[in-house]
Amino acid sequence: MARVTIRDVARASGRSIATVSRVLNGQGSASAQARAEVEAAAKSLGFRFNEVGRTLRSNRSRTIGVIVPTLTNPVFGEAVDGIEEVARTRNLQVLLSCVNYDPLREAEAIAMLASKQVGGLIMTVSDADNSTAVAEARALGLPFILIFNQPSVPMPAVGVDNKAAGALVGEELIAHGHTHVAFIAGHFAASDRSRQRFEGLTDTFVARGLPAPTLVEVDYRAPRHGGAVAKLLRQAPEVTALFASNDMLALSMVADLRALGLSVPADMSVVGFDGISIGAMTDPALSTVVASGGPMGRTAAARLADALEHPHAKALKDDFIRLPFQFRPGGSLAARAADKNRNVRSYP
Amino acid sequence: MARVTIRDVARASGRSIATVSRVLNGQGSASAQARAEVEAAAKSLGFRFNEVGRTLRSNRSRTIGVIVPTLTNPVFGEAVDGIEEVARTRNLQVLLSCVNYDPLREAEAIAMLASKQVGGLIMTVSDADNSTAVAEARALGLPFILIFNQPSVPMPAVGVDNKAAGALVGEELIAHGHTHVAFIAGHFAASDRSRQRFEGLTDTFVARGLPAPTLVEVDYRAPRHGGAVAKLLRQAPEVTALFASNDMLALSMVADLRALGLSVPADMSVVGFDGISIGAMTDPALSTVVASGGPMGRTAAARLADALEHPHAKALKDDFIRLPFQFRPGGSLAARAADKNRNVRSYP
DNA sequence: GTGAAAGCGCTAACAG
DNA sequence: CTGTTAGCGCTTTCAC
Repeated sequence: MARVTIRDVARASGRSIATVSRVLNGQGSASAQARAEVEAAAKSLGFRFNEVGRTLRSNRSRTIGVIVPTLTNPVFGEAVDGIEEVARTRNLQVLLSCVNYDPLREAEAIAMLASKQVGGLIMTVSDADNSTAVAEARALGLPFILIFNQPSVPMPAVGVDNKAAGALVGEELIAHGHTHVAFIAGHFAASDRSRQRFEGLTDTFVARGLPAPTLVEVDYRAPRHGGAVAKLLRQAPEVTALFASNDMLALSMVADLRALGLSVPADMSVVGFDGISIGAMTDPALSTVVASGGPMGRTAAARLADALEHPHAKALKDDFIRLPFQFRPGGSLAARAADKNRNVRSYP
Repeated sequence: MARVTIRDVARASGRSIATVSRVLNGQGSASAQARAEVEAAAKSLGFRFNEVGRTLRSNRSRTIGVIVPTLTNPVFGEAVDGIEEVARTRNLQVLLSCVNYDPLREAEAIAMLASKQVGGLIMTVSDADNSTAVAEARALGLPFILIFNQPSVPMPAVGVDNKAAGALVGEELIAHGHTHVAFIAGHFAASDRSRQRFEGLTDTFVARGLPAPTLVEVDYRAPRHGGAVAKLLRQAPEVTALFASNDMLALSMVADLRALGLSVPADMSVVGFDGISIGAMTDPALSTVVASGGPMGRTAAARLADALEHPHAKALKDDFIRLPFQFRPGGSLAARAADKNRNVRSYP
């Protein structure tokens, strides 16, 4: 119960603390015999390094901080799972903070994590270009890498080209005959990537001479958005398809539409973003852009781990690692019917 | 960039390190003037305690370890979100480990977390009654509290009465006319609670003189289980309802059935467990038992935080905190039709 | 009320 | 190859 320290191992093996440290760290030199004796003693005593002492002394901890908005949305769960996966193989631990899309809490989290001496940070912030959190990480000299975010100023980040992905959705929508669509999102202040997707979508529509998509901002923390949907149907009855800025939101749109008596895709098409696994299980299966959290998390973690191992040589590059994305067809996007607005118009 | 230490504050305020420590910790006595000067200096220098030094010295860290199987299943994401939420108000940080339902990794995780000097543990293990992880936590004298698990030996845990919940599902199934049902689960070795739910279900059926439910164990790590479903339909065509041990599995069952040309609930009813929010958005909405992760996480975290604050007085009680659960009706469970097996029998 | 001093467990020069 | 030494940043007696 009282933890065994390096000192105990030294005593038990009849060696000095320094020798034990060297042997157990595999650094510096030690005779084969010393090595054997120390290892035997350590094993028999069940010795494990106290990482706190180690960190304090060496000023490098085997811990990384991870900041995400929430784990309620599986896309972030997948990302953290991915981070964890490679962290484990790199002998790193994850100190987690969920900040609920709140920039204030992002900054607080950084301060907390820094005080615990994390070696680096993997985070998703609300708005990378104007992030206090990013500024703070920089000020503290803490290596960091963003996931999901796509900053316009160069900084370490891994994600997809959100604008291009939004544009791709635009193409798909248009290819299915939709000329009047709406983009559903949380507040842009809480999600830069959401805004980028909207820009891509809009560019495509405008380039084709089609009307710019309607923007509908909803409370991203609410589970359902029936009111917003009803309002949209009333104010823009010509809309035949919705592009939601993430799959969770898309799924809730489908449910909200159903609750209003509309069916997807017969009365309204819906496209999501992220490619969470559940989206492939629903009926209709969610048409979406696959830009999964797992790969982002794994890539970012590997990158950060590299940087931590070679503190000088391999600093994190200020560049955006562009992961591929792809459109995953599903049943929620269908061709617009000629009389598509029938139901919409009759909605009270 | 070079972090400011307590020593810097001492120098700047013309006081000793000891005084600074007392003032900033609000412990011991200090004159009003000393207090003011130290606080001013600390603020102007932007001082923050180095938690590592603090932990090493005082041997109590403001960090708790959290071990969950995965964050891919939103029920655990909700739990961790909940833990995070109260951890934040209690000034605690979360060191996370995802162990993918692997008891070996559970034990490894504990060792890792212990070496980082976490003050306590919140975890979900595969099998609480035979858990190396639990034994290890005990051996290390590390306060812990389980979530989701329902151990039969008294130990700190918070969850629902799984057997009673399983029995409730049995009642619902029977009330809907289902006499032949199957229970779908990952391997029981990976989930004690899953086994308990099955026991409750079975007890209810047997008590009513109905045939014991068929047990179908699937690979819980696979996203889909079409093969297992097809096999079940072939071997037990009389089955008219499935009870899946968690919502994710239930959702995949619905999708798998659909892929096989069967519809839910017309051809087969499906009931889940957990009450993840997505289950309420699908069509049909998932009939399930609401036993959410959020409340479990929050309750466990509050409990552990209390224990950490009063290390002696308020040790964690070896008891099971029973949270309420409830059946949430949805469209996936319907009355068994007279000719219910029609489609099933015609399945190739 | 306040400061000096002794470490917590460990690493990293530095001698030998 | 190996031991001694000096701390990392902080808390906590213990004197004054």
